Amino acid sequence: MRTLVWYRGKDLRIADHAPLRDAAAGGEVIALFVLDPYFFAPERARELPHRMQVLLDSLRALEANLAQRGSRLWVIAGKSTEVVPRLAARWKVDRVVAHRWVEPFGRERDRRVREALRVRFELYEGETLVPPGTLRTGAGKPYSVFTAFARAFAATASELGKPLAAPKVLPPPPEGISAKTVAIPTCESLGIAPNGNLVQGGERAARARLKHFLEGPAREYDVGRDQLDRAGTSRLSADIKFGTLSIRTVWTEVQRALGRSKAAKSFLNELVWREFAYSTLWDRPELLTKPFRPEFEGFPWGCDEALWSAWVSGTTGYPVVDASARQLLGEGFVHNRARMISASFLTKDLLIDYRRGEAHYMKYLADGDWANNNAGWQWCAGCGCDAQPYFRVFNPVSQGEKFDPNGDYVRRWVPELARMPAKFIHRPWEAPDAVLRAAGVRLDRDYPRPVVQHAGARNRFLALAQEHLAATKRATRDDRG
DNA sequence: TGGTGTTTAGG
DNA sequence: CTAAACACC
Repeated sequence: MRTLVWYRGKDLRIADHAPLRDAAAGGEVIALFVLDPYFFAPERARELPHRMQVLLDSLRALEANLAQRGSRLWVIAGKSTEVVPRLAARWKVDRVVAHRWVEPFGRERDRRVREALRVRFELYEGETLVPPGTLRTGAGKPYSVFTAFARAFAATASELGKPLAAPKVLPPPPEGISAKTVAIPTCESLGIAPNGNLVQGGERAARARLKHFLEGPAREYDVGRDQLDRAGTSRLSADIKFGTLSIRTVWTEVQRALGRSKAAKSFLNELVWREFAYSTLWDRPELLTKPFRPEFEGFPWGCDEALWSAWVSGTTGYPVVDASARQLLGEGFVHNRARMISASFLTKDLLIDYRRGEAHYMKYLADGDWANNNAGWQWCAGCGCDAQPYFRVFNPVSQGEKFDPNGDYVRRWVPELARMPAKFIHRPWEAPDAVLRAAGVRLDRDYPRPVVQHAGARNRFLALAQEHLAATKRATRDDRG
């Protein structure tokens, strides 16, 4: 039996990779990655610099890992809907295997490839802990409340099974097959300046991060995860995104290391949120462009370009918001608490459509994941599935003081405020002149005053939202009646 | 996994 | 006077 193992960018590993394991157990293995020239063109790559860098790292690591075990990664340029069927026929494979890609783009691609293939196409579960679409309410409908979903999930989570070990050896590439391959691009060849602040891609680096997390931050995750000024989170998001760690590996390793502790529960709960996001998007692919809650359609978002560019560049005058924006650009990563603060500020204080923020995050996040990112933004904007209520508006000052009490997070990303004392670092505009002078900060010149006044912006949002939501509710009621 | 203005218990 | 409790957005 000859199997084509089709790698597609969200399962870039050899450990706990059931398609690869089964292919090797069944005979000949051809591992393939299709490099679409459209996505890997310099002008496209520059639009996604961080994710591209981590992806290329991970691809090269995969190539090396396969080679080291006697196999080979075939990297072929073209459209996968054309390349996979063509090579499957030319190489006379008996079947094509891959991990199911749950998000809409991958689903559509798989549908088209399946249509064009003349051989079996087997999709394996594994992108999520529980296959999307399997958890249903008593009425047989998708869950719309997280806690209910989580309860149903807990009832099945014991059946996850152990992650598969990485194969020590793999069958050599079959003889007599050939194709025009291409080299895996580098940042340089795509015209991206490599960024040393990004996480290192590839399975080995991912394992090291997992180990580090388990030995340190994971043990007090429940108390450390919200703190902006310390490394209390896992930093595994890009590894999970690219599949350099299988989600099952993360789940079982955390459980193994921490058992049923509060810390473990708190972290695993975050993974359940990810399950919820994937599951919800599976049932409602249109969520990538539309709010989950219909009453938010047509919401009167504003379009102040000056406010938008202040938010993007990290010059809103609210230090914790600005630190968050700059962390995104600098590191391709943002602390989860900072993501929430930023999203709340963009949508509620600046009244800008959450979809603009979502797209900006997808552009610069190394861990950018359609399901998670969309769910997170919709949650913050108040329009998502089991989202926070619209009237919950974060106060950027009190959030800063609560979760970055010494201001170290701000100091790291907003260096012009580095010498501000903790007492005023989250509200420099209130600092006495002497304090500002001592810190070397001239308002408006070194650091801006707030682009909006939070109290006023909050009231404006609440009034607008209240009016819009009431109006749409009236409209749907009239519609029905 | 909030914030704010107001009321109330307690010093 | 402060802080907890509460109602409302």
